[in-house]
Amino acid sequence: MTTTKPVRQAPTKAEYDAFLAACPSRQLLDRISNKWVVLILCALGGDAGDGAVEEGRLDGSGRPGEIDTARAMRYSEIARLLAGVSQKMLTQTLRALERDGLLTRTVTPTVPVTVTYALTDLGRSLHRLTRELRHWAQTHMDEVLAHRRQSETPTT
Amino acid sequence: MTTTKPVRQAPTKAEYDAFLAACPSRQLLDRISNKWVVLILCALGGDAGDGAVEEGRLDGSGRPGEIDTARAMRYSEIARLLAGVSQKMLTQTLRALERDGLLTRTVTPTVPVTVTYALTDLGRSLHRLTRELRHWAQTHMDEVLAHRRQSETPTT
DNA sequence: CAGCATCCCTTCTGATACTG
DNA sequence: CAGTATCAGAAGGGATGCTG
Repeated sequence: MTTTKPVRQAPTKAEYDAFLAACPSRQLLDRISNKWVVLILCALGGDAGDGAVEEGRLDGSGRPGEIDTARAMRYSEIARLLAGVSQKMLTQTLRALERDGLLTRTVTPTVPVTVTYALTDLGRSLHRLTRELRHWAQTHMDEVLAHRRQSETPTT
Repeated sequence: MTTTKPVRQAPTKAEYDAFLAACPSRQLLDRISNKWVVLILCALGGDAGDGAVEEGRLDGSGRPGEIDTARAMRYSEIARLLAGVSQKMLTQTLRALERDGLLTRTVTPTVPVTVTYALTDLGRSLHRLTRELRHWAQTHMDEVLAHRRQSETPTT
């Protein structure tokens, strides 16, 4: 396996600041702050299956290899898992993520061509966050719904 | 018909699944997966200042009270910090977050009216993720840029 | 199967002008 | 100061038809 160790030598300074409009990290934040990006990362990260995110896995310091069920998925698999995604958006988002180095696209010249997508190390590092993001949404859904309900009642 | 219904009486109830198009958590994920939402949460969470997110704070288990510099901010403060945001988007996003119970809006009837925004507990819980999201974007910016560059070169 | 191309509608987003 | 209201362009997103 490719054991790519992040070669950080000077993590001290803040080269990028997403608060600044012109900063490239602002654009990157815009790209990863996307419904489909989050779900695709979750899919390739192995958060699929029953759909729910296990509580125990979220502490991050579990058994490595178990939490990272990062498997390659075919295009149609992803499309099936991400209910409601259009072919256009899926392809578009996958290509963007490929360009940014978050996932790899592998074409196997079988009879009907087979295309698989898999997370890179970079993608896996982001997947830890997207998984939690999805988990947060599912966990706090009730609280949000309750607050919305009581907000829409301005009756004195 | 609707046959696949995961009604398994699991101990940890998986009521919501963002992979499903009709699930409310999908909409919630869509809302929080937003550039401005992330930045507003970061702003109110106290990630401002020099702009950089400290490395040491990210483990999450630091000294509480220090990492949560969640302070109330005025409208103009937020607008100034989030460079490039239009007042329309800012107001719109703030109201949405208020409805969802992620932040509070306080109007003080001073001479020129003063409006302050502050995170709720719910908002703070999400802020932990948005902070890491922003941090990820700023930290991995170089890797992404490098990969983009080599992607746009077919390298025969 | 895994796309790409096209049409078309909706939403987002920024800019401008105007109040309490 | 902290909005609201409106306009117009840009981007998001879906539906359909067509390839290798």
